[in-house]
This record gives sequence, structure tokens and C-alpha cells, in this order.
Amino acid sequence: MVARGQARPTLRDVAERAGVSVSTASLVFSGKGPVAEATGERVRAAALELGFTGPNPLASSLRQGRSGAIGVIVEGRLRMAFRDPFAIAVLDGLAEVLETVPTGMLLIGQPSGSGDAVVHQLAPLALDAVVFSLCGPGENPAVAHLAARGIPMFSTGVPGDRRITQVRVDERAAGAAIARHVQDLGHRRVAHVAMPMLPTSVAGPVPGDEVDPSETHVPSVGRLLGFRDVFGPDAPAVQTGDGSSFEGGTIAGRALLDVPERERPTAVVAQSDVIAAGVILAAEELGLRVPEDLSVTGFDGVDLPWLPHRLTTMDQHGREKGRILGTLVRKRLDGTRPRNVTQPVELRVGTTTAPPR
Amino acid sequence: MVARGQARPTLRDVAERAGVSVSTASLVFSGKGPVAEATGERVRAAALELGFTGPNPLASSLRQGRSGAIGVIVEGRLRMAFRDPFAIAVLDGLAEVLETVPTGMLLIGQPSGSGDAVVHQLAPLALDAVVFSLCGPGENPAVAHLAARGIPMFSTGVPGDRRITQVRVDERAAGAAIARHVQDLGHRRVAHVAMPMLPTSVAGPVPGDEVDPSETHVPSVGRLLGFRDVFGPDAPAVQTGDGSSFEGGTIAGRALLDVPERERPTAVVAQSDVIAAGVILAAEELGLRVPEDLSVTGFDGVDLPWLPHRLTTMDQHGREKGRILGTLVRKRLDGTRPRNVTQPVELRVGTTTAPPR
DNA sequence: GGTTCGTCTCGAATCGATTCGACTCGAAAC
DNA sequence: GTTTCGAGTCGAATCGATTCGAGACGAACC
Repeated sequence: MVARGQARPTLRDVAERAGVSVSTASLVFSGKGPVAEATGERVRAAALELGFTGPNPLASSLRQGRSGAIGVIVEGRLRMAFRDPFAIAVLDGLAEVLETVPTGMLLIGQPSGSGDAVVHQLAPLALDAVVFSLCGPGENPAVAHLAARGIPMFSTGVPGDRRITQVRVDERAAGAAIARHVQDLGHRRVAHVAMPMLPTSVAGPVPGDEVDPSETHVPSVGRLLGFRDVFGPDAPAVQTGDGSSFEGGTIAGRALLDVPERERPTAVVAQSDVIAAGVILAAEELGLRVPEDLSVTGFDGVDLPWLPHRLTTMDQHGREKGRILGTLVRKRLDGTRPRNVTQPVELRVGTTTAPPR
Repeated sequence: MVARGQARPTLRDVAERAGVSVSTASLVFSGKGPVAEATGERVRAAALELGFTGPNPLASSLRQGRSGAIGVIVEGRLRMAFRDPFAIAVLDGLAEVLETVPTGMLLIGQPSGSGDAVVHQLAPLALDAVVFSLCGPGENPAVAHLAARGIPMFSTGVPGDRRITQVRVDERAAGAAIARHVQDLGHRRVAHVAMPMLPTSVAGPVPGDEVDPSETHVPSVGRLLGFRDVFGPDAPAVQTGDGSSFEGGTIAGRALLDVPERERPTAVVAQSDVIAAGVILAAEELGLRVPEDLSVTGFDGVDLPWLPHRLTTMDQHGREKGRILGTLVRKRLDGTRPRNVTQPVELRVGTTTAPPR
């Protein structure tokens, strides 16, 4: 045990005490290079006596040029970000792989619209790579900064910068596939509830000029386009003001459903499971039964234990996505330069869709 | 822009180009010490030309003995930990304060029962402090390791080691207070749903030997004791097998409620809001209305947007708790040695409690 | 006996900054 | 005209490891 306030022992102290050189002591702890059994024993004993807990990570990192940490940039307040179970699933898969390296995950919250503030937060941080997770559409000032520092970047679609290695989903095809499922059931009056098209979008109908057809890699845009590939370019769509949120879904649901029956859609295709759950609440508040009076679909394939339905959804395999992300990061740190990946998705039919009455 | 594969420019390169010494260049970036306006300008220009994005964080950290990151140890898989909205609120408050330092939060998942594995994960990480969040009862091997390294530790009650600075709640008093509210409403047959007493606890009735009255700082233990202070030492209590979880609440709820009416409790006091929500689901599955047929209370005071009730609960002000934790960390890094803090809690009466019929 | 080889150990250079004390120089004070 | 002072700059030491090339030594081989 080390006396309080006293300087922590260094490798040099240990080496001195064990009667070996610093380089030999280093070899003992790193395990590289041959060391005689007896020498190793002496060094370890000295370390124990002095309360040396291993090489100073900072010094070691400096020498090796590795910090052992990757940054995870989440947009908006942490609380909001972590309300999204899909995001958490991705993070979980990521952590699973990184633990084996081992590499830590440094959380970096980026209050949206905070502009360059994130750069000041990032600048003093030693990171081996950065993952953009839980980020919405739009440019991100962090990208330029990190690119200049030569830090490898990864994301799940947004930001869509070419300097970022991506694990994507064919959002448009996936959006079309689930829309087609609804269409095949016989629905004709179908509405869409989207996540915001732009960082500046406000809740309500999606304005035409917010949809940029070249941005299909942005989930909200791609899924909307897929939906319209099936139900036509003018099929009704509203967006939430706050990403994938239950409240956003409820509000959108009320707006869509609290109308005379003949105008009311018989199905709602939502861009996330959480939004879909919100829509279902809105429907039930209005006395509509799901799926008898209204079919609802989600997107993501997350587990919503409190939802008394099995949602029809497009399973994105969030955890697996995180694992893939982790593998890419690992490979990159090993020196290979991985290419973008496209992940398959899978339609999972639950109990929230049925033919219209 | 730096050519790919080329070495990143260092402070030395910048100094050379600007025609000043390295020390002067350092002063320009750190802002300490006087530098002539013109010199500063020259150095910044040189930096821009070379694509120098600021001093290497690793080198800087080594010199200053600060890494700019604190560790956040979460027990169990990330996914599980982040399912707990209270934990997220705390993290959110913590982040809010740390952002201003600025200091990053390094997430360290500690699969429960993994024993010393966490030490291997921790050892190569440079951390200025560590916060134990989302940890259950029981010893934690990380504590000894971090203590030996002289890294300041903080927690919200568990682990309860003396080497850790604590932000606590008087769990027992809080547990008693909410129990008393239920008692005052007139309930006499009241059951308790607890989080696990021990890391090894399994779902079901709480065995007497798992309750150590000296461990009132452990939330599950303290709250149970508080409950029994009001309803007597033998008042029925079951525990979940997996902490604060909705499913755990549902399972416990079914066990407690699916019995003949005369044996059925008229109120259930749960140790967390999420558990309470699970109990409510169980009740509704059995055709019981809340609060008419069954009163249910929670604990934490989190926001459960999907729950169609306002839960009667003990508000722990999670975000504020996180902020306090952050302030303690900051103070400690500034050199003062903060003392433990006890946070007040507040009973919030909602729509899930009523007098028994 | 002289090479060769392998094992083990070591000294010195290095990673990229920060910081302290010393030095220079021009302006102000006496 | 000297002394004093402060602003600005710099060289060198330092943070605590890792790593490379070289050296020592004993064993095996011809």
C-alpha cells in the first residue's frame, strides 16, 4: 500500500528495487521479449512490495501512439440519446467487441446545434477512433476536426461523409419492403410517420423541399422515399420534431388519427419502433383497436417489454450492427482499411398488422 | 491538409516553421505566460499551414498527469444498464457538469460476476477519477485496484467502500416514507417488490438471511428495511432476479397478485418506477384496475412516457444527483477533498394510489 | 580451441508535449 | 548614466514508459 500523498512508484523504482534495468522491467510487464523466470519473479515481487500497479497508461500510450479509447459521439443530451433503445443495442454490440481488445468507449455528448463546441471538447481527448452513433442528419463540425487529426471515423449512415467508414442499411429498400407488406395486406389509405428530415425540421407534415432524393443514406429520408416508392410520391407523411421518440409518435398519431373516419388512414407506417408505440397509444386513446381498426408498423426490431403487442417491424439487428462496427474499428486499428458494409434487414411480422376491415 | 500516411506535424514542426522555440509555441496554444501578439499570430499561421490541430493530447496528458477522462463503471451489459431510466438520468446530469471542465466519460461495462476481468480492462486506462454508477450490491474488485492507483472514486451508495466518496439517499427513511403514505391511505395488506439484495439473489421471496441490517446504504436493503419499519418485520417481500427491470416487476406482480382475492395485497410498494410499471402490467393482465383495485408505488421519479398513469413515487432527482456527482468530481480534481453528501428525496403522489375499497 | 548461436540483459534514444529558471532588451525610474 | 523592472523568449529538464541495437555469457558444434 502506498502512503497517501506520496508519489506513485514508477517502473524505474521497481527496476531499481529488483536490481534490473528499466528496460528489463518493462519487458516483464509487457510480456514481449525473453526474460528469465527468476528475473521476472524478482521484478514482480518488487512491484508488489512497492504497490506498483502496472505501467502508467499515459506514458505507455504516448510511446505506443494508442490511447486505448475510442470516442462515441452522441447527438443531443445523453438522456435523449439513451432513450432510443436501438441506439443502446448498437452501443451494446460495440462494447461487446471492444471489450476484447480492450478498448474503452468515451462518450461525447454533442448538444444539437451547439456548432463547434464539440471540437473544443474533442481537441484535448486522445482517441484511437471515433464512432458516430445516434446522430441525426446534417453536417457535423466534428468530422473535419477528426479528419485533420487523422482519427479513423465510423458511423451507421449519418453523417454520410466519405471520410467515414459506414455500416449501412439500404434504407430505401427496407422502407419500401415494409410498406409493401402493408400494401399486400390490402391497405390503401396509409400514412407515414418519419423522423426529422433535417436537424432543423419541426413536427408536422414533411415539406417537399426538405426531402433531398440524393440523401437516401439518411434513415429518415431513405425510409420515406421507400414508403413513397410503394404508396406514391404524394403519400401523406408527417415527421416528429425530436427524432425517434415515443412522445413524437403520440403527437403525430393524434394528428393523423383524430379525423373523420373516412379520412383516417387504415395503417400507419412509422420509422421506428418507439414512434410506432407512440402511435399505438394515440390510437388507443381514440378508441381504435390495433390491429383491427388500425395497422401499425415500426422499424428497428428492438425489444419494448412494456408494449402489449408484438410490433410488425423491420429488424435492423442493432446489436449485430454494433458488433460489426466494433470489428471494423478493431481491424482499422490493426492496420487494415476496411470498406463500407451494408447490413441486411429482415421483416418481422407481429400482431400489429392485419388486413383492413 | 496533411498527406495521408505522413507523420502528423508536432509542436516542434510548428515552432520551427514560425521561427520560435518549442516552449514559446507551447505557450501560444496553452495560453499561459505572455506572448507577443505578433509571435502568436506567426505561430498560429504556421500551425494552420501545417495542418497542426493542437498539441498531442497524449503528450500533454502525460506531462500534466491528467487524462481528461473519468471512468464510469456500469455493472452488467450496457444494454441492461441503460434500460434503467434512473441510471440514465444520473449519467445525464453527470455529463452536464463534466462537459464544462471539459472531461470525457469513459464507459466501462463490467459483466456481473466477471470478477477480476474488470481490472484488466481498467489497468491500461488513464483515468482521472471513476464513478460507480448502476452498480448493484456486493464487493467490487475494481475498488481495490483503483485505490492502489490512487484514483479518486465516487458512487451513489454502492459499493459502500469508505475509500469512495458517496452521494447518498437515506434509503431506509425514504422507503419508510413511501410505505407510510400507503399505510395512511388505509392499506393493511401490502406487499413489497425489491431489487435483489445480493448479486447472487434469485427472483422470489426475500430470504431472511439475505438482509443485512448494517447495509442500509444498499438501496435494495435500505428500502426494504424502511418498508418493514412501517409494515412490520414480516411484511411480505419478493425480489426481482435482475435489478430494476420491467420484466422483473411483471413476474413479481403475477406471483403476488394471481392468488385468491382475500390473500391478495391491496397495495404493492415497489423499489423502482420501472418495477412498479411491471407490476401494473401484471395487475391489468389479471383484470385489476389501478388504483381502484390495487395501489402501486414506485421509486426514483423517472419519466415513463409510455405508462398511462402518473406513478406515485419517491423522486430521487436523478439528474440533480448526477450533477452533484459531477461537481464532486470536479472539486476533487481541483484539489479539494469533498465529503459525502446526502440528497433529499421527495414523495410525489400520482394517480396510482388510492384508499383500498 | 574457436565459431556460432541463442538467451538474457542493458543503455540510450524516443514519443510530444509542459514548465522552470535564466536570459535579453528596451523603457521607466532615480 | 546607471539601476530596476517587466515583457517576451528560450534551453533544458521532465513526465514514465517502450523499443532497438548491442553486448555478455554459456552451451553446442565442428
